[in-house]
Amino acid sequence: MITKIAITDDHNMVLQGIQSMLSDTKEIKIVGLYNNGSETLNGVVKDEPDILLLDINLPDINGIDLCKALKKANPILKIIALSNYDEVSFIKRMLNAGADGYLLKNTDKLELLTAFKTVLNDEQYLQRDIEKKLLNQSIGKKTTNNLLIKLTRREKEVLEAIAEELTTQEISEKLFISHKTVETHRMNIMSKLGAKNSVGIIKTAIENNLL
Amino acid sequence: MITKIAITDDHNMVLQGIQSMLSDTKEIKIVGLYNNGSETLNGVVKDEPDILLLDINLPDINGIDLCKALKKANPILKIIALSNYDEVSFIKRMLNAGADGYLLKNTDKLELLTAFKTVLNDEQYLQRDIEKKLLNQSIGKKTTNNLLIKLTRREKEVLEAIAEELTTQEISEKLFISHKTVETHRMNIMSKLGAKNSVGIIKTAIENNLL
DNA sequence: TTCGCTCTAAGGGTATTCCCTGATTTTTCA
DNA sequence: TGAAAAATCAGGGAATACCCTTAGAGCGAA
Repeated sequence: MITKIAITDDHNMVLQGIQSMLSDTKEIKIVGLYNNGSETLNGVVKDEPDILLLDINLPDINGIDLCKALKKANPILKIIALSNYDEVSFIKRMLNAGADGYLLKNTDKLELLTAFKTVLNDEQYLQRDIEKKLLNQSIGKKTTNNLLIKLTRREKEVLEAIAEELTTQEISEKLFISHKTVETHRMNIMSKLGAKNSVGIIKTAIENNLL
Repeated sequence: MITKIAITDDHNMVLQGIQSMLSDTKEIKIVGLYNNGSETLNGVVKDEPDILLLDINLPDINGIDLCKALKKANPILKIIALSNYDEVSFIKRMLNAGADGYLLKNTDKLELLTAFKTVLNDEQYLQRDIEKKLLNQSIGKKTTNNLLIKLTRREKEVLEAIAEELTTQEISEKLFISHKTVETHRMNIMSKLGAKNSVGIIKTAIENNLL
């Protein structure tokens, strides 16, 4: 049985690279190559791949939303996220969005084939290094409180307002609450993010994609 | 005459992709493939490529420093920077560091060959889109004060200290200057970056790769 | 219904930032 | 070598951020 693969990446080099890796494997057939989100959405309907290798960083839409949309339209399609980044927050969100696997672009042919087998078997495939990272993180080994940063709805609103360079006073007016409340939220955010001041909040927030 | 090419990229897919693109071109010979900075530094001595395709985002060293080091050790070597990013600040810094060309990873075979020819001819090669961007920017079309942000050496030091979440007092102790001086620098940085406060400084600094 | 979390708010104090102005010295570079 | 840019420092005041503690109301889950 032949497995039909499609690939989405805005970098031709990567498309070419994967094609080349898989060219001498008989059980694999590449049925679609897409450069962006909209091509992918249309393409998978036409080409009916079994597995989609999906680069997360696309020009027209972010990987998380695209992954959700694809899975909604076609739950049978297996999606393996492809990324340069091994940030835990990112990975978690992709998996939550329905991705069946997560690979970094330093993958080799063997791992690619293993990943295909695994997801076709309805299991989740994570690159070795990534699995380790997720484990370490959930055990809480690292002092770098990498993730698990859970801000409440209100805290997120305050965070965004801080990022807009608003003062406490301005934020309180924007959210119709007391400036004292805003301060409390800011303090709690600082504490959750391990920041010493608002600068630290913004740094950590950006690093962890909270904005 | 055969042109000897070496490639540095930590993503095997990209290595494979470029190899595959160039495999049927007789005038090109790939003499080295490196995964990181140190391999590159050693490799180019041994393999003596004419041109190095250098990915900017490497695990062990940043592209700018590596480019400088390579050019210093071997000024004849042509270096074409390879990147996912088309941010003007980045490009400028790579070119300042001695790069002879700048390509995004969405490049195709034709452009790759054109780039080779151009740099071998002692000219600078920039990808079409990038050239446009640089032009637009220098004309000052965009209101987004995209770049031209020129911080002085000292301002950069202060900026970095701010990013470390230090207070003015702490920064002054670190740099052995008066806290008043630090404040002056901070004010000047705010003004240059168009920020309302330190949060804005950090945001803009991160956006513009000043950190 | 109790427990836990969130959101709200306040008091009161200290530390720091932000802003303006003005000035001297040092460095850079044309 | 002279002008421009950069780095240094200062005073003083208003605004804001930071910090700690306490506490009531509302809501959803155990």
